[in-house]
Amino acid sequence: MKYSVVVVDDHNLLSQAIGGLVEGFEEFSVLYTCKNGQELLDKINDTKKIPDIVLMDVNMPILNGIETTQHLHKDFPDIKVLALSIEEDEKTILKMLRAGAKGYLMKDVKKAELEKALLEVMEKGFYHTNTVTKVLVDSLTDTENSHLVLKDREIDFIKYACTEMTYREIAEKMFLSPKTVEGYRDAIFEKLNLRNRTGLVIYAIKNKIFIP
Amino acid sequence: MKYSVVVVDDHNLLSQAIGGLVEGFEEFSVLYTCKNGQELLDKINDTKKIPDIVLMDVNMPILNGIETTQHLHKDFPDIKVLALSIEEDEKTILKMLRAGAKGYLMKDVKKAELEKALLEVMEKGFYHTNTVTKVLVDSLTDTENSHLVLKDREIDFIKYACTEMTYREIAEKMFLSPKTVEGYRDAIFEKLNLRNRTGLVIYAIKNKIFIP
DNA sequence: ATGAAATACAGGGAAATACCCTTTTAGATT
DNA sequence: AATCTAAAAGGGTATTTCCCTGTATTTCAT
Repeated sequence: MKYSVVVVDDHNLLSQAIGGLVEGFEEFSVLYTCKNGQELLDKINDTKKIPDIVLMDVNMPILNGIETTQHLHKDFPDIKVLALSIEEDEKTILKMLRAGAKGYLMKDVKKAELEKALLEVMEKGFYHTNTVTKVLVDSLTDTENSHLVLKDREIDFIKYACTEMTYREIAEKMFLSPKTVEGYRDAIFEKLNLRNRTGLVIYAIKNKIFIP
Repeated sequence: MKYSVVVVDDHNLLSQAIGGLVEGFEEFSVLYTCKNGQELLDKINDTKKIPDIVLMDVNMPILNGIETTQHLHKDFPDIKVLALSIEEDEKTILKMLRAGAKGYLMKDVKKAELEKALLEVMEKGFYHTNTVTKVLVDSLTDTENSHLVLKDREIDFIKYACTEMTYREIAEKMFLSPKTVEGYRDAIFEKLNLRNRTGLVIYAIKNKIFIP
């Protein structure tokens, strides 16, 4: 039995092209394609047709690749996500991986590499190009200039955010203005793809920044 | 060496009377007295005179006994709190115990029982009258009419509250109106003495209602 | 020294939250 | 049938949060 693939991309032309490539692979066949993340989640819930692997664009309208991957990772942990993007900046790559993607390819990927990536994700669980691996390594070492790594002061803030204090009160404790504190919050939300303080608290506890 | 006691009560007459009684006990002496919780916390921080045990009134202005006990329990876990109150309703008793009080006495307590309570709290870690014990047992069994125990539906809500969903979104998931969901929230805040959703998330995780 | 960052702070506005208090609905009790 | 009760829903408001944009000041590398 072939592995089933779903292609999610708002660019019709591209998703069809990719679908075509996938159909040509020995071990894969296209289950269906979607124009954005919401469509994918809906289709999974409606038709119960669950793919083995999703080729996911990152920049899409309505529900983008990062959020979609987060949802999938949570509700369908068995579905592998392989990101396929034009973006190759560090931020996006890390966000996508953090969301649970098993690999990250540039959109100008060659046919052979796409096949190899799909296969390795299914069989080894992940596939990473040198670019991505470098980003991963950098994110650990470049503690200073990496955009996605939390700074000391941000960690301080997060600990306060894990209490019942308002931002005004946190600002007093940190000897900063409330607006600055809100700036920290926004920066962290952006880095970690969070919607609100509740998400931050859960993140902090999961990652042992705050131990309740 | 005698155990040091602090009496916290806004009623001057009463706190002096209690202080007098304590001074008469073999194993205890009064370190100081305070008119409310805030005064106690300030005095501890300013003078660093840390009592072994606090005889705490529940109804006080500025900072009441429940909140004061919560603070103490968190920042000075070694200080024992023995609640001393006229209130004997189930709600108040449970809130006080939940906040970390080691015992709960009515204000018409006899001298001998006060001494016994102080001693047992210091040596066994707790002292509970039959009234309080009954409340505790009821809180486990009377799942229906107990005011301070979380109901199934409230537990459901809490799990949702530990996500990034807004109350509106939670309402959809629970097939309720947003207003009803807010009603659950308010009821829970009241029961658990919480200020906001952040506090609820922390509570839920501490008590394994939600496992991140 | 000079432009490029990171940092601290601010304003404004829409959305969400928290805190009131009242009413409706539906079930159970007597 | 009348009554009581709990759950559900609504109304109003102040505060807080979220998100955006913009501006000095400091720090730092070239």
